[in-house]
Amino acid sequence: MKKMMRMTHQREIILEELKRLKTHPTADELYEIVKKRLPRISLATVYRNLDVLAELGIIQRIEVSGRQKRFDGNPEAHHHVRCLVCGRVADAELSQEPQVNFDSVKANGFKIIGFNLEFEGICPECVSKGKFKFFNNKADTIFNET
Amino acid sequence: MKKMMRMTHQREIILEELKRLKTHPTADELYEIVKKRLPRISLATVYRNLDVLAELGIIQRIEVSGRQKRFDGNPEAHHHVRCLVCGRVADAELSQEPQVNFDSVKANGFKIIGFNLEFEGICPECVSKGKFKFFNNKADTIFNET
DNA sequence: ATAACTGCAAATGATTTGCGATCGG
DNA sequence: CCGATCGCAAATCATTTGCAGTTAT
Repeated sequence: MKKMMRMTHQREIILEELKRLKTHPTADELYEIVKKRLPRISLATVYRNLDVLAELGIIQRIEVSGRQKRFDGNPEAHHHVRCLVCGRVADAELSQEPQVNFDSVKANGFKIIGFNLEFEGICPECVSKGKFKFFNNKADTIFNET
Repeated sequence: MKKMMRMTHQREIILEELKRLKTHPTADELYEIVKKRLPRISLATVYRNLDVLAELGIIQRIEVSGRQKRFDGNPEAHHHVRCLVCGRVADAELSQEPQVNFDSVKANGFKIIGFNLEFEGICPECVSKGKFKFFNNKADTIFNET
């Protein structure tokens, strides 16, 4: 009893716009973009479609920290950088993949299946705005001197 | 004009309980624990205290994916494993740190400050329950055959 | 024909905030 | 004393869901 996916007009446009973007938008960012072509579309439809497309592996839900989920039109596994100031996410390419031997990881009895390498940085826009002073060692938080 | 932190009774207990735990609770999990000692404490107080303690680097807000934020009483940088089934987080120790040369990372103009290595797996409790069948390659999603 | 899908509105879940009362330094 | 912090309730933000009408196959 496998249910089948229909290629609705909404789904087609959502997929097309997500794939066009080099950035990795949140659901509501994509909603704003898609709304230009389909003014009557609802945000719930965007959420639902991102879900089914990610479930089928046509796109991917990016596993980064941050309150909002982000989506990537490229289903291939690859790494990302997240801007600590604005949350924007971009692709990060490593010249060589880090070798991690799962068997050597002591993980309190967890069965390890994979890992996720997420870079943290400042995006070009936020660097130029210079709206930050310094970071605590590992933080997602910006302190403004006052 | 730096404002100073007061060591209130609530803050003291929250910190004490978080540090006692080897696990990395969400704010509301910690709230339930703390409530046993301070029955009148409010969840908002737990959130506010976790914020100031993390801001000061006394504890850390764990940067893993997942809807709820988790906290670690150990402020030292280290890696974590996240259970793909229940979301539980534990420490992960690597016999040797992966070497990542930031300069070799092509990241669309982002200034790279650090990285975050998060392992994905199944915790002992969920393994023994066996409530899952298989995973898609990189997913946070569990498919149940029906 | 009919199950998958849609838009809308209301529901949920996590976290944050305004406020008047309280307390620590 | 007085500003940081508290408890409480309401507000906000992201995401999900119920439902009745619509559409792709």
